[in-house]
Amino acid sequence: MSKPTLKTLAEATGLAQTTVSRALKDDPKIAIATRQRVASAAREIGYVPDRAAQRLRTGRTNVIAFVSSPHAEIIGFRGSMMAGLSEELKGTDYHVTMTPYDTDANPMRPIQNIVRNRLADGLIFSGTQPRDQRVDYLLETGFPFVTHGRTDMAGGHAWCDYDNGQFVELALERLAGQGRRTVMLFRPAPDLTYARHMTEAAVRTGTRLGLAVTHLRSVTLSSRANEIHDLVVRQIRSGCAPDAYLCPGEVPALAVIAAIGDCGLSVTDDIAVVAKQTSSVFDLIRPRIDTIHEDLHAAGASLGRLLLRRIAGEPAERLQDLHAPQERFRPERRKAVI
Amino acid sequence: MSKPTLKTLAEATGLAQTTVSRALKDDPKIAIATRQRVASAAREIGYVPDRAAQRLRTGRTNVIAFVSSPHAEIIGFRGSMMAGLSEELKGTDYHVTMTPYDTDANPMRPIQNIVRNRLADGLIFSGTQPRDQRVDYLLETGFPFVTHGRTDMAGGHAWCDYDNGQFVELALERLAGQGRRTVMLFRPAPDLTYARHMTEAAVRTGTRLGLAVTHLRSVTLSSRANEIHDLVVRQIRSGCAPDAYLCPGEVPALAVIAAIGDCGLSVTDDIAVVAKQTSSVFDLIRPRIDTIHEDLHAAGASLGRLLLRRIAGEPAERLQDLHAPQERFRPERRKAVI
DNA sequence: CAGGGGGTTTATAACGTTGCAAGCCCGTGG
DNA sequence: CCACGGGCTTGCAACGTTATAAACCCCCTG
Repeated sequence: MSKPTLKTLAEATGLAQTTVSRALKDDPKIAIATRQRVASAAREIGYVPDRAAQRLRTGRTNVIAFVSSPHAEIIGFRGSMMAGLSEELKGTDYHVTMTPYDTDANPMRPIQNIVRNRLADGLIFSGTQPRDQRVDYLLETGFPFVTHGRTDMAGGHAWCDYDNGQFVELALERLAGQGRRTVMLFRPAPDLTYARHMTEAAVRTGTRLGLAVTHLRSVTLSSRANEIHDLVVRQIRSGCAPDAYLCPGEVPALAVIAAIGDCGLSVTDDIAVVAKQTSSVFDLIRPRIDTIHEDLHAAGASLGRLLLRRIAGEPAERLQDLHAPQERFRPERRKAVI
Repeated sequence: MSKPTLKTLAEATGLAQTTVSRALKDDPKIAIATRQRVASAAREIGYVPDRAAQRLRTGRTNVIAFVSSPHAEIIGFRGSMMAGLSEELKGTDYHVTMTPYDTDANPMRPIQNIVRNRLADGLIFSGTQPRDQRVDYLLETGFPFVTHGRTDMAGGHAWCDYDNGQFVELALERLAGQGRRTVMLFRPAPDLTYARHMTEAAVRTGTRLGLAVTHLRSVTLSSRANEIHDLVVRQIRSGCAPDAYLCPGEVPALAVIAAIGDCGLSVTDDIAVVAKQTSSVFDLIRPRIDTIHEDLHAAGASLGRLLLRRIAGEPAERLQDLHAPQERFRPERRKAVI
């Protein structure tokens, strides 16, 4: 007994292959009685269409590719986005593949590979830069995609982003309200678009509130945790530490908290820490710190929704989501997995 | 200009399609001069074989499916394994797809789907149970797979596992050496195979060393972090807390550390905590605790290696890896990503 | 010079699906 | 009675690849 195909089903029902195929697609040209007959025969016989054949014939893959760095992360970033994405896609017959890329090599490689081999119907990636060659390439080839993060050509493509400018503004307002005067902001790697958003907001809001906001070129959110830790220790020891650290990343925040404690100071009394929170990890960290939430689960869902609409042909101009920071953490609806 | 195919290449070189196809595969039946001619023509013209067509014709997909729960994780488990896996597969022309599954639904579903639709050439999954229906099904259908974790039929299929028994033994030896007398062990959900490994080792080693090792049915490693936290607080408040907690999971360990601190006790002086460490997060947690490492990156690589050999036809009996616990943490060779 | 036999190349036929154009049947209107 | 059209069904071809078997060519041997 080999796998049932359209042919099997055609023989079983006494219809032509073409009729069976169209009946299964609920084509209104096929009589309703026939459609039902075919459907029940298919169920009984256990027919499932062959994806490879459909793909060869139609050129559609029913696959969404999520391209991301293969780095091991201490705290799940991709995980939450994938969860939101796959939840959003449930019910459609798209499924996600995660394509890790080699950071040593050209970040274009996996994308070119996907486009040229038609490995997917649409593409999602993050870590966008103002002038992003991946975006250029995809626009040129007309391949559907959504970025997580904006670019200089954000008017022309679909994206979903977190309002990192507002995040910084909100955080600085809180710190100013607590009477802090000097704040050090850890910025993302300078080539990323949102480094700019954060810097602009920091300058603007700092001026408005009379806060001295500093940052470093040499140490960023992409730096190793121990570099961040050691930097903070040095600053405290040399007496030039700020009143507060603003950490838009969980791992850097943990490093800063550890460093402050290691110097014998208190996070609540001496130096404040405000973090961007993307998981519930800070519920388990003592001392508790102030956080502003970014909902990556929602971002994943949003990316999926936008991409489906883009694939369906909607113009990219309308497919743009800016997510606002949330004051309180909205936990996952399910149990944590260890 | 449409996409180049074998036909294009055949016309360009003046050879037959078949010849071109076989030349590209380095078939020794084709003259070396011809092979080289075809290869350079292919490079020049930018030919890439159509995956869908190859797949339809041969039935092979060049895809490895990694099936896992779509839960958002606080600390990356899948991430590290995926990193190891994809690093291992680099150079081969296999690529990984991560298939999330719906925990509400039957865990068999995604696997049946993959097998029946031939969505991959091989399968990896974890969370194995002693009598695992996924294993039964895959053995029955003859589909290549490797499990992360063992089953009762571990002699008959390929697997990679961490020696959780030895982990417990090692941890208890350390605690006994520090003079601890009572230990509470958090066990995994009871349906998982390694719950048994841990329990057996706990009983055996506890007896040998004269330690009282307890555990609970109601609270496991899969419990929510706050349940674990609250349990520990209750135990301490009611005066029935053990000398030490053994936490084979990072999130539970963080919960326990937080709970001990919240009760005003010290992790180093009053109650010891030994954790299983799978990331570098404990470098950033104060107070520092004692850990034993599980290298998930290596596990991912191992799973990939085993699966490739299984797909190549090697008998499953020889494809079994048991990883020993490591005393010291081996950090990733790359920068951390936030 | 016929008969083999390597070493190469080729024609043909699938794999399972769907788009296209055409077909059949029956009822209605001229 | 014929033409037309609507409702439904069908045959054919193609997507790009590879397995199979057959063909070709040239040289060597008897």
